[in-house]
Amino acid sequence: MSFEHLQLNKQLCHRLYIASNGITRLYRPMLDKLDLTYPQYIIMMALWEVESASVLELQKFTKVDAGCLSLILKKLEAKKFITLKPTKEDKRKKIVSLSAKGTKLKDEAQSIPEKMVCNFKDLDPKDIEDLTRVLDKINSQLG
Amino acid sequence: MSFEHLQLNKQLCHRLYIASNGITRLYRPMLDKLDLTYPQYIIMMALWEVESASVLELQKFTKVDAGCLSLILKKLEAKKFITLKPTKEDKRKKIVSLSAKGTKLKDEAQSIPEKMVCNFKDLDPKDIEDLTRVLDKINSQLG
DNA sequence: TAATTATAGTTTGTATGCAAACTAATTAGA
DNA sequence: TCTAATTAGTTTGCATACAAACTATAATTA
Repeated sequence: MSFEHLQLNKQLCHRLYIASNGITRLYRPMLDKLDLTYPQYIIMMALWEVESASVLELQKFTKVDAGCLSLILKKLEAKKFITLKPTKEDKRKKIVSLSAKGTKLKDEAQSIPEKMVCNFKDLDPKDIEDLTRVLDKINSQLG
Repeated sequence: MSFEHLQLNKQLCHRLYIASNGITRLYRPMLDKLDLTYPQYIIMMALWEVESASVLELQKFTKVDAGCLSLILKKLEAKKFITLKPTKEDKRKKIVSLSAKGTKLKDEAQSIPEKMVCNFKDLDPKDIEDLTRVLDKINSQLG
């Protein structure tokens, strides 16, 4: 039939949408203990890796939308996990840095990836590899 | 190093999150013409397939969150794409049905899947197959 | 150097996403 | 059959997601 492409079970995008939302939901109980949401966790992971960065650098690294990032940074700052300081060279630019509290949070977060893996025991290494490869292809198209 | 699992480039979930959001963003210009958002489009696709269903059936089929579905249905009803009727057997249950306008919208939507595919020309059939397989595995764990 | 353009971030408005509380109707159970 | 437990769906509150408009500063250029 001519409409078969509109069938929901043919929709890769729907599968992605369900998987992404579902996994974010799985993170919630673990992240609640750290007082982080999943997008906030992404930003913190980025900072745990680079220590400090401008808002724009952070946006490019995490690929989180700029407007959204603004609000997330404001909340992370309110929770004292990060600091935001304008630079002297360029007053438009702001440097996001980890606070001591934010740095410490990394210890508590360390066990999260391992716990997440436990939720997907039936994924074998090839699955992970395939998924990573194809998602990287897709995301490079989206960039 | 002991924190390597927290590196962003190791995070499958982050890749999923970026891909899902990015693809939803790609849909927007096409769906704008139909006066639909992506989640609304999911519901419409489900209805184009089954014609009518209860809210609960729709929720199970699309896996869209129940509370969210309520609001989406309200909006689709306001746009006259669907109707909502309580059943007589069980007054709690409501039947969601396509209106004539909603049925007609399917014609305009027909070209969307094809257009979306054009955005990912470097994905070969094996990529699609792999991605589908692994996402189905993941989603069956999340169910 | 005054006017233009570009850049870094923020704000705003609409639409989810989701947990939790809630309403109304149905079914189970003592 | 009266009450307790379920079930179908809605509402609420908070946190994104995202386009678009906006602010402030810097870089270009006529």
